[in-house]
Amino acid sequence: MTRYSEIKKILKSHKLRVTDGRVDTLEFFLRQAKTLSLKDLEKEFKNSDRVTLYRTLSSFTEHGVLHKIPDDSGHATYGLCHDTCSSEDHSHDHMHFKCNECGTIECLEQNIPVVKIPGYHVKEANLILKGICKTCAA
Amino acid sequence: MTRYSEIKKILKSHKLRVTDGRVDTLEFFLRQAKTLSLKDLEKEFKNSDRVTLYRTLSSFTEHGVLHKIPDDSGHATYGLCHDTCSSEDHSHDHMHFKCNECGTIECLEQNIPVVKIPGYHVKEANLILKGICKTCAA
DNA sequence: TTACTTTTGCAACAGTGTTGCATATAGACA
DNA sequence: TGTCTATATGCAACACTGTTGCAAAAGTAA
Repeated sequence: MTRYSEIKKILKSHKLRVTDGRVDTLEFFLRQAKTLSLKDLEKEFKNSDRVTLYRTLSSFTEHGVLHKIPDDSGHATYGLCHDTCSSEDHSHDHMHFKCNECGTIECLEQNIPVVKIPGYHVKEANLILKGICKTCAA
Repeated sequence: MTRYSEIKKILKSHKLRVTDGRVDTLEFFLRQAKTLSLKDLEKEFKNSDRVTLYRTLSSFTEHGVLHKIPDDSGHATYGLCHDTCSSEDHSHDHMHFKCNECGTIECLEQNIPVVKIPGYHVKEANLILKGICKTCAA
């Protein structure tokens, strides 16, 4: 199976139309194997329109290909979802790590511990750790 | 002790010059007893310049009067620090709660559990819970 | 191929955050 | 209290992200 047909299959399985831009974007995510921001995409695809890339990220997120990582800096970052994600079931309980040196945001395997607070209905939890990542620390 | 002299004392103890704008801003934080954003201040102090309010928040944060709460929406929110905070020692390990209904962000008493990841140097952790707050749930 | 739906590219705008600079003001000291 | 110096303020201006509307282009299904 070629890379292209594989990517096409992913898009279709998430009910997304196969367009050049989407194939390129998804391929980039798969190749980089790390979280990316709109800015990263803009740098990589200089000929593409910013709005199109923005909408690509939105539709990918909506259809469960990517998940949006809440970044305190206000620069949204996106990471690939597990295979099991879809627009219907789109859950992520893992924590994220942001490196202060290289700026990379990584998805960690560890899940966020469940916190209960009397009187509150907790529905969602975002835990972002910061420090020096494995690569930069080495 | 009047409110004003109390506020003045707080500013001075954090090595901040006492100006009308700073007194008003700090008084507002103390009176509201909740986290506030630049927007909230703009609404409250319509005659004040946005930039001045912005810089007031910055200097308060820098000198340990307020702490900046990382909000995923990109709208920075600020909360009063403990009495013990200063520009030198400025640590916050508590978690925050954002209500999906009223939008309020609260500081919780509970501290964030320490997470260790092999190979990583974790220096900071931000945990934001979302759901329905005590007031809205009642 | 045709017809229909979705995506793209472009223009344009809102909001937040941010800096530079001249002026006003606070705090310190004589 | 008056003077001086460092700091804060107000204004203009800009960068950047996110966002929407709309006409043209492209994908998909029959």
